[in-house]
Amino acid sequence: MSNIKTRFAPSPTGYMHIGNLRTALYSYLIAKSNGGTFMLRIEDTDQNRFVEGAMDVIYRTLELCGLNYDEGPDKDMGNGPYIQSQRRDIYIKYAKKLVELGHAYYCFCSKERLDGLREELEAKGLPYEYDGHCKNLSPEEIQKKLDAGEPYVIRQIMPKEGVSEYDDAVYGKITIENSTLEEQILLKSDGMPTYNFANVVDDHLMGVTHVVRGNEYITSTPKYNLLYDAFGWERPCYIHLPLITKEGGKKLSKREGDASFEDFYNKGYLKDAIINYVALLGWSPGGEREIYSLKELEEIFSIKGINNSPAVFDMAKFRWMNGEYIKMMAPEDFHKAALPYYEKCLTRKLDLKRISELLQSRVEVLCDIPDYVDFFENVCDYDVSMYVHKKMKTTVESSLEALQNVIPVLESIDDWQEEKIHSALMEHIAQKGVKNGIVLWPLRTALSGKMSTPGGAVEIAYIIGKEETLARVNNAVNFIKASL
RNA sequence: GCCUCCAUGGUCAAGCGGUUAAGACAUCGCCCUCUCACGGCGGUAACAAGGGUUCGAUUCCCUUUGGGGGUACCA
Repeated sequence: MSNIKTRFAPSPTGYMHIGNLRTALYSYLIAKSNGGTFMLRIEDTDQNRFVEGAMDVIYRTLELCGLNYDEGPDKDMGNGPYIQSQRRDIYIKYAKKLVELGHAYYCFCSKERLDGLREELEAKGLPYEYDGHCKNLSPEEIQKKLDAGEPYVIRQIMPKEGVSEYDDAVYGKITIENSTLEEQILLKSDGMPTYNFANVVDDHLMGVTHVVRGNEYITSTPKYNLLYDAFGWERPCYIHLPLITKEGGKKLSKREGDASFEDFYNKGYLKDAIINYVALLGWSPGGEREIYSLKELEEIFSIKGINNSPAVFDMAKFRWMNGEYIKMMAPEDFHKAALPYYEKCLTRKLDLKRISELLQSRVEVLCDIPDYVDFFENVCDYDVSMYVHKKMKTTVESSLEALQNVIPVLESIDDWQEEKIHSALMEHIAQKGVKNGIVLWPLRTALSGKMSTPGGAVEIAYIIGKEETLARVNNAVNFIKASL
């Protein structure tokens, strides 16, 4: 048993961003592949951002994906509470300790003064930086303000010279100039900590050894290290993950429906496919295989395989992978999954099981199903030119003839089964001495009105039934005649 | 602006001083075939640029260019 411990520490935003899911996944996999512990902690220190039901989204998504944590809000292993808003006193205690240690100070500057300062600097074209107004208050002054109940924050003291370095497991050595480190706020005036403080205190107190997070924290990590050092705590191993964008380097956005796990899931992407695709976005096992179950990933994942350059979320490949997972489903499972989509567009009595069989190898995303099967319900308007098929050697005229000739053949079939329809049609084709396509292409077109369909003429005829088949062929004959 | 990270085909990527520079998606062509899809076979397509280091750079270093991130009482 290794003593590696990772954590997923989302702030409850109300949805699971795909980038966050990947962070959770990698954290989980790093722990599991090393026989370590995976923990969930909720970072809800920004009270203005409270979102109803947001925690449930986190719990639900992790559970659905199989990213089971060994420790968390509902699994207290002695390091709780695991929800930061319930840890206020802890942060206050450590913030004050940091002041005593000489690494932080009270700041009584009002929001107004800070805003003024910001404007002033901006007007001069200078970047904002806290001016250290409260840094040199005497102990007496501080006590007086404290006694008077003045609101305050606690800021971290930063070195002004030199550089800070640390090793990142994926980026290697990171060097930051200390002069760029701001004297950031550790404890807000409402008594809540900022992320910058809470994550350090909690990670240490909770025994987190490997910090896995997005690379937006890469430049602020030295500030966290200074905190670890000030307390005399051991610094964790850092694993910063490159960002995921969409084509053109744009951000995945919730608004456009391409950013959240649940959007994809609701559209008919399978959770295993999502996990698999996301795992490979920024990480590579090295070989040629690309389809991996979560269990397999738990075995083979390694930090070494994490890429350090940003990755584009490729919708086309994602769809392909989802299609692979759909093809791997047991037929009955696929059928069950497809049923709700049939209900949206099919009211006729049809052999849905057969439709599922025809569909499974064609569908990439479940939500595309209606587009594939809607013609079973009705034939939409289509153009006569569809009867012209170069490879099948059909023309509008040949199609009209073929359809007219095939009507009696279809009428003569009493037992409306696929094999029967097939043999009757083939026999007819043989008799005529024409190529299959001469008859079958127009028939398929007449029955579907589509360029492509799941199944060919025979399958479609079987599924919609004899009566409907004849009705559609007759309609088609009239339609073609009218167009000539 | 300042700081910082990144850079192999359209996309994901392997590579870690000497390779015909893998593989996958997409794309194109062929085969299979009652359409499409699946499946099979094949094609097009990449080391951002310029300097070094070296017998030899995609690989190491520097510069440029391009892109990302940070610069909040958000995380």
